[in-house]
Amino acid sequence: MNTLSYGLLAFLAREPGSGYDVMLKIQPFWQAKHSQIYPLLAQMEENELLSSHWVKQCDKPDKKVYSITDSGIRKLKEWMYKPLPDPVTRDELSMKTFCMWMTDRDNAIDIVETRKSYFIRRLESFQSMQGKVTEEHKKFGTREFYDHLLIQKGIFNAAAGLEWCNWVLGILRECDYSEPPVLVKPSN
Amino acid sequence: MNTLSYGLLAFLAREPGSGYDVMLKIQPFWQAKHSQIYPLLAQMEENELLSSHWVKQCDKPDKKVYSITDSGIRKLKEWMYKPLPDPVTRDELSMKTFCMWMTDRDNAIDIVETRKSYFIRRLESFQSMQGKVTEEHKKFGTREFYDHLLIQKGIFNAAAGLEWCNWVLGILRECDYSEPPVLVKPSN
DNA sequence: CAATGCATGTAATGCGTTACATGATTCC
DNA sequence: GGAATCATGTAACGCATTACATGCATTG
Repeated sequence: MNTLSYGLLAFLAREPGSGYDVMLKIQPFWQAKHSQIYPLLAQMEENELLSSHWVKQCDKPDKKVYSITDSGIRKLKEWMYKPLPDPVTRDELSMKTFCMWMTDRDNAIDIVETRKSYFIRRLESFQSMQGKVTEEHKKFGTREFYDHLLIQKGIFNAAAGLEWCNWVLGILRECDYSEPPVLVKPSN
Repeated sequence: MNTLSYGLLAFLAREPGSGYDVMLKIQPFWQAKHSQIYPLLAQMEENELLSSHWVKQCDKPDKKVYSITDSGIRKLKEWMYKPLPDPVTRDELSMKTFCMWMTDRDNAIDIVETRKSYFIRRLESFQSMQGKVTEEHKKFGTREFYDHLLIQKGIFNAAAGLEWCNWVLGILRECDYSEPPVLVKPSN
């Protein structure tokens, strides 16, 4: 049981769904492809944390709907008491920012603009999720309240990223950016 | 050549250093263990992007110092024009936030406090790095200016994370948090 | 004298992505 | 007729973590 497995359990603890369903729900918060998700669900079914049955659909392919079992719920609750690992972020932009002194201004701006539009897309998507949370659920007490917290987490992060992009773009555009500094190979 | 390889090259393009040196420098921005770094450096030396020589030290073990080659610099510059992938974040806290309805209040607070102290540590560490950047380098034009941008990136993110934690803790503490809601297994 | 930091490496395992594979339906 | 969406799976590969392995110097 890795974190992704618990994540999938967490979504299925709210309502039953197919592998495809949970994939779509989890992706804004944890990147995972279907090729990773399907085997994990099958494995959790074997361990009796999940049960499944096939549901026929008209005008769509049949789907295998998973539901959490009592044993799955117990497992999830136990997990909530296990130590929280630090988050892991891998962002090529950090590495490229560190290298910007060796490229031209237009390219530097291009790189940051690419990221900026990513954050705008993401912000919009989180805000539209937020729009679906009713006012009473933003108060407290229900399960949906925690959707609200999670979506806000996404919004806080995307907003901070966007701010940073705008701050950097401001600097890159206002300054006169001479040719990439003459390369002096570090002496050793 | 994966992103980590380019990242290591990027740090060695500033100044030569040992595997251990670059490991320490890169870690605040890209999590990687020495067991991953050493083989990559060796491989890049084979491909002549790096060269190395052993440096004797008194009262410390000898170290193998790598320097970037002209070919390495060319490779880095080319990389700067390749498309920027989206960042990847894997945060167990997201999954646990989504599950907070099934645990008790004290545990929920505990989880968020754990993360809060992580962000405080991180903020302090970035701010101390920031303190080492001189005022003239915060202006523009030099290589060190991009250190400043990168450190700010870390600060923006940690600050946003911290804000979210405080916001959540405020809610969890002010509300009367009844026993974890009676578990109703979703019907299917 | 035990723990921590400096320093370098390899091996095994686990996690994640890309590619392979199939097939129905809908929309342009 | 081609692309996109829904739907499920497996296989191969690459990336990352943990564990194994060694050894010296310093600090408490």
